[in-house]
Amino acid sequence: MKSDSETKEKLLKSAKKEFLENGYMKASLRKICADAGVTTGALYFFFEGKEDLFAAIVKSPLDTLTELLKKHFSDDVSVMSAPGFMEKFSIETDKEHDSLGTTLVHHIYQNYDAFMLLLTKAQGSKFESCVDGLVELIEKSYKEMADRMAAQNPDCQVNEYMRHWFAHMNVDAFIHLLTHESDEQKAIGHMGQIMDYLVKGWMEMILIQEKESASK
Amino acid sequence: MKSDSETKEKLLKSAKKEFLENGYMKASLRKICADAGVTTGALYFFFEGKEDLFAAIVKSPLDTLTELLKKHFSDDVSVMSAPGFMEKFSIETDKEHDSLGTTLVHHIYQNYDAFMLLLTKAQGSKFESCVDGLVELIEKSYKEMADRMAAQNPDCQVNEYMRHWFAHMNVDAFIHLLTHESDEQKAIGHMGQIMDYLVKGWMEMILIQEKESASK
Amino acid sequence: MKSDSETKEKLLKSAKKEFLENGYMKASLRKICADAGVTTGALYFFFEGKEDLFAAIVKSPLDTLTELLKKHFSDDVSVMSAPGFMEKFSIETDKEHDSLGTTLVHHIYQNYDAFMLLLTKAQGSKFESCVDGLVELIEKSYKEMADRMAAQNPDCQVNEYMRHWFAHMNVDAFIHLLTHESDEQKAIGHMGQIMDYLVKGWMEMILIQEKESASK
Amino acid sequence: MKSDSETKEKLLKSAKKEFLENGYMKASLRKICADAGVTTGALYFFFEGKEDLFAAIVKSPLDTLTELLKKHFSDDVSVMSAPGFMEKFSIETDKEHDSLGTTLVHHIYQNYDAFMLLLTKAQGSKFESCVDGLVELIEKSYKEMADRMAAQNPDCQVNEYMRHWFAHMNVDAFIHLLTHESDEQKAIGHMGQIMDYLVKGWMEMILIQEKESASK
DNA sequence: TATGAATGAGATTTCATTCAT
DNA sequence: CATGAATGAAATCTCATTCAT
Repeated sequence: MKSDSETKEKLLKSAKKEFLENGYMKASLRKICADAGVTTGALYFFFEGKEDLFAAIVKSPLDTLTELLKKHFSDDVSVMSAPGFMEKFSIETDKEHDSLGTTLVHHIYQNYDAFMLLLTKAQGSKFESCVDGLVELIEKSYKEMADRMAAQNPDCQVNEYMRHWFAHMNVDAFIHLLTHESDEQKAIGHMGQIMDYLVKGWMEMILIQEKESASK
Repeated sequence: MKSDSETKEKLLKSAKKEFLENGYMKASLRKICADAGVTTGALYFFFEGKEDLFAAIVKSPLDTLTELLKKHFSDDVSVMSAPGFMEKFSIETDKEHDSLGTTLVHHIYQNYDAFMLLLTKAQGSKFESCVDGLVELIEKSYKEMADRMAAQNPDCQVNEYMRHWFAHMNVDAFIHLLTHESDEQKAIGHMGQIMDYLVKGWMEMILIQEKESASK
Repeated sequence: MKSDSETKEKLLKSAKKEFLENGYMKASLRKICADAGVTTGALYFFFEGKEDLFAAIVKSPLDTLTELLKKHFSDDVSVMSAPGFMEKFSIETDKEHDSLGTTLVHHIYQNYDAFMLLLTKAQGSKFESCVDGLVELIEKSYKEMADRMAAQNPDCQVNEYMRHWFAHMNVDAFIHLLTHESDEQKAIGHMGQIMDYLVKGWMEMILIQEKESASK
Repeated sequence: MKSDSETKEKLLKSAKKEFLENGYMKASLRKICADAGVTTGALYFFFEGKEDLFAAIVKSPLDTLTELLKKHFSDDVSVMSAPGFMEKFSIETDKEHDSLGTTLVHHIYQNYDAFMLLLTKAQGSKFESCVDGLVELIEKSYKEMADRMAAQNPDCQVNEYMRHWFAHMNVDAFIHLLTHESDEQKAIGHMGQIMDYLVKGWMEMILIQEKESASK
């Protein structure tokens, strides 16, 4: 019910613009206030400072993304590590997978500005390493997946570096999407292709490792 | 020996440290000078300003990388688009490819700090979009490759978005390497795996497209 | 009363002093702020920078002077180019002339500091050639006057150089007044003498030209 | 016999250029040295500093001008205060007068740059009030002239302010010449006209004063 | 003669932040 | 709620000058 004061709204809007144009560091609170038609004092009534203003834009979308991601990957883990998955993957599972990927992309495009800021304009703010956080999150799921698969196929191992890199690529894929494709529908299409490639890569990597291990 | 004044050397060293720690924008010339044990005036004797100081560290390594990259990919283009490549790829050609990839990685690790700055700490400087430059360079090669392959197999096409993404991933791979693996030998190993994955992905993507086209 | 903040007033006062003592270029904003008892930041709240601070002191007086000058000379032009003026000049017209000259001198002395700055201390600021502007303004009137008189007495011509010089002298007369006579009443007296001399010189110059032309 | 080192010569030439372009204050010794192709150290071998470098350009021409001026006006004084001058002035005396005025103008145009600097670009240097010095010099002559004439015609007085103004105008005439007429021959022509006007004004001013005194 | 490195003090400007009202 | 004035610290940069070599 917080009546979301008009001033606060204007401030947030101007802030988005300024942060997007100049990045966190170069952004000037003065300009934001001027653009919003209020004084600096007003800004400090609603926000604690520059950092807090930035957070007000990006925190909630990021938290939601984190939740979504956790869910998405915990699903993936159960699916991909299900007995017999490796023989038949990319058949029925794809639907489930895609639908969740779509949810992620959808969330990101619903909060386009926020994620743009978060993923490409946060240098200097306390969110500057939020990418790392996401990567870590994903990597954790990857690790679990790998562990479960290894439990079934003992020769199946992915080295740590590659695992981390895959996680990174996963996040980078979102960033790339955001910065290169403004249309959500097309974005979902691209993401599908990319995820296919990633999943296949992941599988093959494991198989190769297997073969390598086998040939020793 | 008067060619490389001791002071200039100290200045460059301190600058590297400060830029690495705080990034281009937040870096303070005062601190750099203080750390080097000279006055700010001294800095301005050797460099034209902050931008020039940064450039003094990163420009030459970047230029060399660009050259190396051009050569590397022009080789790749001729190899990969050679008749019959798709049937037998990843056999003898790999050696050639690896050796050049090694050269790239070697160059990057020889100038570790410079590339760290360039690829992750340049925001605010005129090098802030050097990543885009590299991506573009690589993409150009990718396009040529794709065109040549398309000339041989008319159904073979990669959509523009994926091509750009592959180029980006290629650069991101270097960045990831730099930020996560400080040992050059291991880095070369990782890079080999990644490049394999990338090349395979590239090929499959084309084959898939072919199949898709065929099924229409 | 909040229209003219005390601090701003103090700043302007200190600025006047500093600019007068050291001229625009040598003047130090630091000293101005120190003298006004505020920090440099305060100055930048009220003014955009050094140039703007200077302008805040001199612009409005200069603009007014320009208006006054235009009016003064447009009156002069109509009077001096009236039929029969040359035979009876310096009789009743002088009053009109003097009264306006008085207005000019009055305006200048009302803004003593501003004109002092403008005419003798503006080197380095964007007002540094304001003297030229005034000369040009006056010269334009002179030219019109000369043209009208020439229309009545076809042989009547003043060469360009002398016309420009007269205009310059006119402005120089004001500068000289300002720098050498601080008492406005006395200044008005001096100005009367000088203007008489200038008008007479102007007339004679024309008569001489006439004679010269006649003797050809 | 001082072999006038080539370096010194180059330095002076570059200094003239820089001072003319930017004025004393804005002029940069660094730029002067760079333009001359030497280092700052060299400059400090030949000159004591910025002030001394400027003086090296302007001092000697100024001293000579002072001498010339003294002579010119001491001649004028004797001529103009000769018994019966006022009845017959502007006849034979004109020749004498013109010849000396020509000498002055010639000297100034022979040292065009130096006087340009001295009269219009010296703000900030110790020569910044050299104009006042010249005015004072001339005024002294004027005063003597006026005194001598007053001795002959007791009613003949020029008030102090006007005397000073005339002196100023005299110098201003030179400045104006320098800044508006680069051709010496034409300059001499202009100067003739101006001096005629000045002398006539001077005489008439005295006559008016006489009349004014008489009418009391 | 001249170099080239270095000084050190000063310049203007920017900015997030605070606080009395 | 919001203003608007003011802070204070830091930023980059410029310059005449000095001095060991």
